Amino acid sequence: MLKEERQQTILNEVELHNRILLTDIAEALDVSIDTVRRDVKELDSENKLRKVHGGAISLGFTVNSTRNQNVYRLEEKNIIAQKALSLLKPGSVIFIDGGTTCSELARLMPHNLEITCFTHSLPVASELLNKPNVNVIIVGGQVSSESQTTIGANAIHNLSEIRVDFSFIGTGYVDSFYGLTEFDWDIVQVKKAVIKSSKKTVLLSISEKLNSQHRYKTCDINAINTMITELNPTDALLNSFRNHDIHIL
Amino acid sequence: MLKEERQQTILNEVELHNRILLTDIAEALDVSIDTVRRDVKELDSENKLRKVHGGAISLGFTVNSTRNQNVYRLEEKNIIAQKALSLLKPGSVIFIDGGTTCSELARLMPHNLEITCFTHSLPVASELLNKPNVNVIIVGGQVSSESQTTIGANAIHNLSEIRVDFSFIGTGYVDSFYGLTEFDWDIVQVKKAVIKSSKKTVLLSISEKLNSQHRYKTCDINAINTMITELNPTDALLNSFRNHDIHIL
DNA sequence: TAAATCCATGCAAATATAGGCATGAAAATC
DNA sequence: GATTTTCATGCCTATATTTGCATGGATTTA
Repeated sequence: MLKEERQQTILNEVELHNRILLTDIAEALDVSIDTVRRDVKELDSENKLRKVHGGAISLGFTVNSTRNQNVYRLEEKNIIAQKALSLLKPGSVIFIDGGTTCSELARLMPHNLEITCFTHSLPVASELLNKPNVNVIIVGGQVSSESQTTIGANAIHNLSEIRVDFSFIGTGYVDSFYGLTEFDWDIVQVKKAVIKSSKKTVLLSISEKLNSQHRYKTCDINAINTMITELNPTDALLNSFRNHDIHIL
Repeated sequence: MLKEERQQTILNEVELHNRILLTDIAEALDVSIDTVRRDVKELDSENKLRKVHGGAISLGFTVNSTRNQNVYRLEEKNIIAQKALSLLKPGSVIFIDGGTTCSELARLMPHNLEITCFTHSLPVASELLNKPNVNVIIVGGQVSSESQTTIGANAIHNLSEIRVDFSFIGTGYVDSFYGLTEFDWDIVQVKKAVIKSSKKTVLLSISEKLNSQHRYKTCDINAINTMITELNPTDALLNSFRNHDIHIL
């Protein structure tokens, strides 16, 4: 039996059954396991099937799992979250916004830090529930499926009744001239309420968002007390923010 | 059976049912629990599912939480949730309690049913966020890490300002004489508030909980309008509940 | 807090793999 | 046509992987 012929048979079997065992093929074609292994290895490198331990499976067989949970720019967001943590003291009362950067902050929150934390983000609340010493309070309201945060009149009203030491907020876009801007009107309203309820507002933003703007404005850049990016505070990218009265971390 | 094949099967099961038990998979695939555990662990590290104590859950349907989720008596809870769905009509305004049975109800909610749903449970809210036609409103308040629901004075006050057509509640214990009882005092207070805010109250409970009681009382059995278990309504176990004015489903 | 359940770890047996080497057949070269 | 080269193949061995089981520790549930 020719090599080509054999490999074609293997491919057919894989297509037919979605999977094969090397031992089965070896027996069926009356060749050694080693030969089949070499064939399959070759077919794998030609991307005609996928070799696995003990056999091979059809390429089309693997069903893609629902969602790729990869967080965009996780490294940068991790650095930002680390920096933000340095602002926290035991007993602080803080607010944490939605978004992946803020979720990262929640995820990295130390287990032994006793603080009270308001949030309107479900993912943030979930992360914080793992921290025994964090008192988590969710701001009630209508839940936006897109952002997984509560929004709307009720959420804004609830926010109006609190006052926290620090709020850690994210933003869609930030520019030293245009300030913080968003794509979504409802989100802007909530962020405004958050800033109004905070003694100090800390902006967490990856450098990628610097010098960009969009339709709806959350606040002027002056409304921010501290700005945290993954960059070194002396980085040239931050020059335009230095005129303002902002602490850059 | 190939390892890859097995893992693919596990993934398919998780996608299909959103939750699986390690023991079920082990039995179905005729391999040891250890093997399934190793597979699930591997799939978890590949971010294809999330491993939880005793089983695994789909990624898409959970908030970003490492907290374990209970998969105990899932079959029964599934049946109960199915029955509960039959009570819903388009336009209904309902409340869904915390607990795995209620989460199951949220998970099974049809995508095309337009309803407004209040909840104080984070997992329930997360499940409902996947349903484009469900308007989700979270009752704000302090979050109990144990139950993953909001509790306390603020939550109770927020509940006092709403009135829903149906509330679907779970309970720790239920007995035809002692009524609904709980282990936890705070939970009882919230459930009381929920019942007060509902035109009709529907109890979801697996039969295992029937004829059991605990320290704190939520309400008399008469306060319940409809009771749903996984049993056939004519089952003898339900006899003691028949004297009361309860619709047994 | 106690009982039940689940999990991580190490171990051993079975199986799979990679790479070296020998053999024989086909192909290329002289 | 004889010799050399190339290649496919099978066999062997050391190594790696997979899997079930036992154990002690961790977690969950009541």
